[in-house]
Amino acid sequence: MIEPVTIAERVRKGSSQRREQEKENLRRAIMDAAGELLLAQGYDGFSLRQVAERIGYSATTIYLYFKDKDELVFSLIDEAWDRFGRELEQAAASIADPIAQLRVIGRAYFNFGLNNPVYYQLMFMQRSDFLFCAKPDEELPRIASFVVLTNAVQAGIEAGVLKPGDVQAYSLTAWSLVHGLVSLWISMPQLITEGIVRDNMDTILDVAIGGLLLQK
Amino acid sequence: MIEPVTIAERVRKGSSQRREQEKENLRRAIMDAAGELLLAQGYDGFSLRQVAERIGYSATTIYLYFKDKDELVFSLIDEAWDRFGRELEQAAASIADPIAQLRVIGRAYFNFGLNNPVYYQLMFMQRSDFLFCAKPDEELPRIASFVVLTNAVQAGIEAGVLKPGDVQAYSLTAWSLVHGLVSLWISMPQLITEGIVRDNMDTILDVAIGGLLLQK
DNA sequence: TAATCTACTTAACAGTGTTAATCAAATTGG
DNA sequence: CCAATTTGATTAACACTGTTAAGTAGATTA
Repeated sequence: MIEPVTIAERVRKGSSQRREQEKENLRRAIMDAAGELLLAQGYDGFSLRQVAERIGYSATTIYLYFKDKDELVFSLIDEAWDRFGRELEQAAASIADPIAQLRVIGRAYFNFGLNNPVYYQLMFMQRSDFLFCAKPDEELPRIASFVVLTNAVQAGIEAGVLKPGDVQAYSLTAWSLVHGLVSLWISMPQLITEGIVRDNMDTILDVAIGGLLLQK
Repeated sequence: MIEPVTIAERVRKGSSQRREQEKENLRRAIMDAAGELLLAQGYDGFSLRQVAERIGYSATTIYLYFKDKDELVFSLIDEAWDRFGRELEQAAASIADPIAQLRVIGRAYFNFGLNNPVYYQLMFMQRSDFLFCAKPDEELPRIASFVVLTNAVQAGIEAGVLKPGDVQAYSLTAWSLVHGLVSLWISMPQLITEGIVRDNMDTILDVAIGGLLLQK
């Protein structure tokens, strides 16, 4: 690598880095403001003009940092997917027994939904089209988070504690069980209160795991 | 009741009825156009101006027949709830055995979702706030459709084929199971295809009913 | 110092839901 | 039969939205 030699070159490089950094900062500020607004107003009452006003810039400035509104929202959802994936992996790593693992994964899933209703709604109910947008870099696709689940089911079958069968189908069944309750709470919190969700969480997991358990 | 005697009175009454009828017709035409547009464009790409254009009226005319956009959409959802309720009742009435009844109700639920994805989405995922709007007349609340489910569960417990327990909790569990799969399909049809839903329908019902079944 | 480039702004377009003012035609009362 | 009024619809307008194009200070470069 060639080092800058003259002072002028060094200054130029420093200034370029500084500008790069400031650009990154503003991008971050836009996302933070957008995130706050999203949580406060919800996805519908969420406008670029409001985001801009919140950080003291004109609305069109956002277009210098994001292609359009979708790209901004998608960046936020992407971060939520990262958190989601980490929490699921963390839960799975906390215990070895397949059945216990399915339980903690399920609980982690419930907790993510309960703690991030707005993002859950975007990820799984409203903007799941985002799942199928290619990521800019060659990272794993978002949906890879579910490998945690299929792995646990697979391990359970191999250990002989789950009925042999289609791993994908079993995982889908388990997924739809937990998703059903979480999404019902998000859609109609007045009818399905958070308390009801918490009370029924374990029942759902019982039914899910019990339904898949090897019948003696 | 006093009959109109003079010709003038009779004409007046007839004309009044005619105008009433025409008003009803236009209201119906608005709803039909709105329904078609809803199915074609989805809830997001659905505007009053487009509805108006489709029936050859100015956009503001709609406000003479509906308080606002929500009331128009709600009227459509209301009709969907009617169809939903009828289909569930019809299914439940087709068979007496509680377990078999739970099965046919579940299947009817799946079929409604598969046949009416746009309305299902509005009813259970996007505009479920509508559930809690008072109906104009003193009819039963929309949610009454679920009595069909709780009745079947109740009957199952009384017949001794389901584990005794909280009827509401059991019904909720069953509901979230079927809702989970249907709503996943609606949110991400590319990942959860209709075929997958049809293939897993019975598995889900097995797990749901099996999980609630009296353990011997 | 002059030219260029960068970050940002204002102006504008096409669209939305919605309200107020208007207008013609039908209905009514004398 | 004519005047007053009500009815059903319209156009104009407001305040929003996402988005694009043109313009503008200020830093950077040659």
